[in-house]
Amino acid sequence: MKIKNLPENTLHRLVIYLNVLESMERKKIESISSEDLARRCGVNPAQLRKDLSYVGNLGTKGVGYSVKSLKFSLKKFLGRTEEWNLVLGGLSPLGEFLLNNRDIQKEGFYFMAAFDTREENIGKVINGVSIYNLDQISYVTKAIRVDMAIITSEDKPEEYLEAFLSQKIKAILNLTSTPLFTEDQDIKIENFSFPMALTKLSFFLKNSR
Amino acid sequence: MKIKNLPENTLHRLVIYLNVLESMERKKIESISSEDLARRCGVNPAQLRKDLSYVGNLGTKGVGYSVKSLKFSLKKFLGRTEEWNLVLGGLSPLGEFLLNNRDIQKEGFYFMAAFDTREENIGKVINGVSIYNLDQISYVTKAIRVDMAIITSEDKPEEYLEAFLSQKIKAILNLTSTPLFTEDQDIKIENFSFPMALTKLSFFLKNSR
DNA sequence: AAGTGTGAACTTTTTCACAGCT
DNA sequence: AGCTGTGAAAAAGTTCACACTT
Repeated sequence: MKIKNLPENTLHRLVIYLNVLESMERKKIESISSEDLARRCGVNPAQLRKDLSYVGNLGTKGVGYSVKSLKFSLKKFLGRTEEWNLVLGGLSPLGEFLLNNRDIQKEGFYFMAAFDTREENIGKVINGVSIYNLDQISYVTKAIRVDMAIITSEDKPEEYLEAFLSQKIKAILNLTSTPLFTEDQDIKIENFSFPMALTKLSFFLKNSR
Repeated sequence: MKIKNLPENTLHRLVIYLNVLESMERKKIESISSEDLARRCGVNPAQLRKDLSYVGNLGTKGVGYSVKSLKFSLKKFLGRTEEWNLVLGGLSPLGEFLLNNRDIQKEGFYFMAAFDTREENIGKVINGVSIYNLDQISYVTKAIRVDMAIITSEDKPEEYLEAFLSQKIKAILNLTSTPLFTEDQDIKIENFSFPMALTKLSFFLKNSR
């Protein structure tokens, strides 16, 4: 049980464990051993136990883990018992899809506002979320707490990033095809795009024939 | 210059380098040093050079790298000079979004068919792609080459996975909230979901206050 | 008897530092 | 003179193996 900084790969795996446990709970599985859960998560059982030891002493020796309570411990540890306020950067097709998507809200992530730079989009309301001009961002951040931003504008992703960082938003999910980085260790940027994910698969296929 | 198995993190970074180079090319930057590119990619310059050494001798000592030719070498190495045939598993909102999305095709990934299990969806055509019943998959794989599958059905993701594996599809992008795994080393599964990505951010925020 | 939690051993990855090419 | 490519050193991450608890 440590409070030190978690390796990035451990964080990644903890998120996987949480989601696999949620799927097991839906299947009414009540308890599980590290061996069994590890197999379902594609990892070594010792690795799973070591990862969980960052979170706490969660199991019972000689018995295993309760699915429900392990899931709750992970959820708490990962900050997922709280609710988080999001803003969207860029009313792209993907951005519009996300605003209309219920799954993200269901998990406790709420879009509070969206930003765009094209005059014709400003003032629109999509699924209850208003679209503002990016220059007006400070008015929005004055009025509401913003925890995270999702950038989906393929056009000028850096411009959105700058605007969000200027408002002291510290967590960014960048879904454009241009990966974004910052030196600042106080800020976390996650980069993902569909073509990037598919590229890992194309490399795999190319090398397995 | 090795042909050995590439570490997963190196693959991840190579994909980032490729995308950052493409963005630099759009900005008309013609050449770059490892130090400069590394900073734009959030890595150590030695790491960047070591990563690139898996691909080949790509730079010029005392000078640096040509953006255009480094980009091309990476593209080739990652299998992105080829075209790849996709199928979709599950006509979910995200699935429908992907079928309608031009960006994925533009990168050389082509949807050839989509599958669903709900009778009312079978026979529909979305953006030129026909929806088939999942039980009929073998007819489709007999007629066309399928390289990769994208699973977006939150309902029974495992069912789609099984069907795709039974058809010897070796590369899967799973976009549902249930991570999927297989023992089989011949098969590569990439797992991603928006809530999982946001969870990494929520952990970061929870621990930075 | 069974399965967790964890130091210790091992493996892999990252960073350093410099020889060598342009 | 400057920057790459890479062995060697350092750091980090993974797996083993077993003491310990139920």
